[in-house]
Amino acid sequence: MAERISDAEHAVMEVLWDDSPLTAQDVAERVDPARGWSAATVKTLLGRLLAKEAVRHDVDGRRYLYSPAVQREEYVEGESRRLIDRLFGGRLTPLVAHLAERDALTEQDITEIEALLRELKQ
Amino acid sequence: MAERISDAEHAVMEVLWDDSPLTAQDVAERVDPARGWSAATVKTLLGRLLAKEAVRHDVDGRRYLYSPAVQREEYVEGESRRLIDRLFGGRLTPLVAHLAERDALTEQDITEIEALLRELKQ
DNA sequence: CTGGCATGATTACACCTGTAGTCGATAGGA
DNA sequence: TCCTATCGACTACAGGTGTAATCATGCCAG
Repeated sequence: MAERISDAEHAVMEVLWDDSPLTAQDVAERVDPARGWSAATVKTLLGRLLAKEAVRHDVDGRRYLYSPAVQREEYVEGESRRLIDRLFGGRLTPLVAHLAERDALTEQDITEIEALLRELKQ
Repeated sequence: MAERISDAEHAVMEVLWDDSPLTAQDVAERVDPARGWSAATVKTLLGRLLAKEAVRHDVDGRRYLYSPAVQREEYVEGESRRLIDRLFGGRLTPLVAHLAERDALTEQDITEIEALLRELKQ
């Protein structure tokens, strides 16, 4: 469980998180075209994700219908935690401070986050 | 320039960001003991970081004194951006929301971030 | 002066990753 | 019934990564 999902594999997961179950061909058609992948590449990635138990497949005749076996939430949580632990000593505040300094926060971002935090305090 | 710094290499960079210049041996002694690395491993990583031009070395007799060639700020910026782009469509708010939902924010975090945002608005 | 030790360079090697081609089976059309 | 298009499985292969041993060289102690 929970073997690390690589970057290329992640692109496949995004397709399945968006809609599933899908055949390998469906996935190949929907995956980010910027990748420029052949259908064979997508099949390989699906195979690896199966081996990692990050997706499952239901048999439909002689093909598979793939679905995510890990939730996006779960993946996002892991990746976020990893980054924040590695770079910010596990604290979110320095990340926000960092982005703020780099002008990476718009006025709207700030307002949204403030509203969010206000809700949290109740 | 700016070839990707791997995870193991990052552990070495942290040592140099904390204090530099250092000899290879110094680095080996200070690197996170949890890694359990032999001195040889640290030397390999320093060599690779040199090749990537992420560190530079000044010659000191027959040894090197290593220093970072990329700033921590720069690295942190790149990694943060990468994550936020990949997982949150480039926006910070969903990240904060996400962590909030997962109870990953303490009362103190919230207070600190609020104070930070208040300052930003001025 | 000489031998051993420290140091960077070179080499090693298995596993992961990105990218894709080939193979064997099979379902569906002619 | 038989051929072919399709599908997953298997194979391929170069480059990156984690982890480390070995090699060559030059400095210092004896």
